[in-house]
Amino acid sequence: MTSKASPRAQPEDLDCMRHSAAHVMAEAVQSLFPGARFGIGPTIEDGFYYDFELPRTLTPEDLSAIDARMRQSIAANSPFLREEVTKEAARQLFASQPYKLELIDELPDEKVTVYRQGSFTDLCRGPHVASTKGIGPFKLTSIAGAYWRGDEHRPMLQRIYGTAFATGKDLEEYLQKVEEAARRDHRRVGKDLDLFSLREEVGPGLVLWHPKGAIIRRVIEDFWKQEHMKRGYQLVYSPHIARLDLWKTSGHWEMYRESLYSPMDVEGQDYIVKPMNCPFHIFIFKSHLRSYRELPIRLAELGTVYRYERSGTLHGLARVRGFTQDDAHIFCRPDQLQNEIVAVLDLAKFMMKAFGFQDYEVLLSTRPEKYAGTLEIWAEATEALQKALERSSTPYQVDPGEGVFYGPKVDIKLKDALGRLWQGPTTQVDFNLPQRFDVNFIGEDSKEHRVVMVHRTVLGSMERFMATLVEHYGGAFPVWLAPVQAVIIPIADRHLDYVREVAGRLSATGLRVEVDDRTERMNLKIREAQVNKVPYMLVVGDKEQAAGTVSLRLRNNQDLGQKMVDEFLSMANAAIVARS
RNA sequence: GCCGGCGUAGCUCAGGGGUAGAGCAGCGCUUUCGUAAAGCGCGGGUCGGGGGUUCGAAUCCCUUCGCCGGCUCCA
Repeated sequence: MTSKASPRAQPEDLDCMRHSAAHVMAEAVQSLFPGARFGIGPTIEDGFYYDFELPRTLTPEDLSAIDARMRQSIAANSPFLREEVTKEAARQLFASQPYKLELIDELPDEKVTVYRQGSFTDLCRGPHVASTKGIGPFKLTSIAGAYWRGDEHRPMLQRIYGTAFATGKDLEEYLQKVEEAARRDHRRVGKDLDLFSLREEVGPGLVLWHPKGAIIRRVIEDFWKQEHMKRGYQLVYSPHIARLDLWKTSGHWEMYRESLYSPMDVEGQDYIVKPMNCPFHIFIFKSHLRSYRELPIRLAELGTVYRYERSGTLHGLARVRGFTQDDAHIFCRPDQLQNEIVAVLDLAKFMMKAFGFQDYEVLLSTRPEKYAGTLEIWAEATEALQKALERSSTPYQVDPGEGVFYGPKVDIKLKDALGRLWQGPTTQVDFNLPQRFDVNFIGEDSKEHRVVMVHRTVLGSMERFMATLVEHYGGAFPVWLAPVQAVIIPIADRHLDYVREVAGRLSATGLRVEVDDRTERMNLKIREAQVNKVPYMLVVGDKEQAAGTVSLRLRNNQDLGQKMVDEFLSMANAAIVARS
């Protein structure tokens, strides 16, 4: 597997080295905190961590002490020694380490391996680097609480995160990538570009969309609606509150009560704010008898829902308590399911491409332990999803047991410009609601048949999708989405009349244009347009006014020189049509 | 929700038991300018809220709300 000729570190070598770094970190913690108890210390995508139970909580200063102690160990160049021992011997070795004892009990073989380096011994499968000098440049990055074995009912340990690389250059590159991600953070960009805000006075997880953010959202929504109409969806609207009984029928009151807001009393009846749109679409479907000839019926809505999310889970626009789903429900016959899924996948891919996402991962989640419906119906639907994925030649992975209780699903995760994954389109087959609400159609045999229902979103929610887009583009939206597409910058006040005339011509075609008519210097105006990531800057002075042109500057610093107004317009329109 | 950190002007942040500062933004005046920040001046904060300790609290303690990093959760 490992090629001897290759000078480059293999990924598995990196992993092994990071794992060794975790051990060295544990050794440092042990020497600084003699009473420490040890959890686990695995490698993760960008580094490693180790969980500890310590007599006191760690401070950032501890991190530098641990770091210093680690450097000593590495300089000492102690070998990593592997030893195979019986479980019984291991139990004695780790007699004062309850977490290790728990791990030992769960290991299948009678023999277990331990690794020693310096003064530290750990239960570990390995492998490790030969000696501590094999550990490359590292950095301890953060301290956090983490439940033992990820179980919130078990003790919370202190976790130290770190990362290590083969070379200092790799480490530096990684740290720069982290910085770049921070620069693109949608919470920061959203503030800088005046797109949205969240305020304590309003409430956590409740979003205020500012005019510029609202423009982007409107462009997305208009595009979304057009595309859905083209593809045979019908747009509907539904109320924001409904009788509690509705949610008892749907099962949400029972299954997801934790996520629902408390009922309010309206003339003696309990109502709740909606956590989902599906029951409403079901009633639209059920508003009259449906013939098999009418199916499939596809009802779509940008539906705003409210769900209680635990306070620690909220995150900018990516995790909120009130959000607008780009929701749709497809009611179809079982024999139509596969085609419908193919169409949904096609729409999802179309949307992803439109918004500049080239790469994505597709996951098929199958039947979990607790499920509604019968085994046969699950098998049938899972097969329909599978066949649809194959027919649309979509490479996918199976995520066994990760389906929702009411049906299997296909999730698409988007890869953004920095290679990070975001939850994207999702398609779920539902066996539960058609039964609970008795959703039927009249078949060719003039008998009632149960409908097959598909829930799907292609963007997720407007809020989360906005967060994804902001970080993907780093705020430099393509022209069709940019809240301000062009800023016209007069060099002196005497150019204002001409500038306004140009602005009028441009906005008449629908271009979003602003005139920067402040009594400021052109340099400042250019700088601000640049900072605001406006795609086109049109500088206008004596020359332009005389020639009836504008001087075009792009946000990538390119100066394209003078253009006739029409010439600029067709350029801008071409970019908009191409959604670039 | 849990562990830890942090809340000082619109924003970014300094200060820290004796009564609050900077830069940017804002406002006013001057400047009318050729591709990333003109100059001068002015205004602005119950130091997140509540309670306590103290002669005195932005500063120390408690509590509460919010944010951040994780964990857990995410129909």
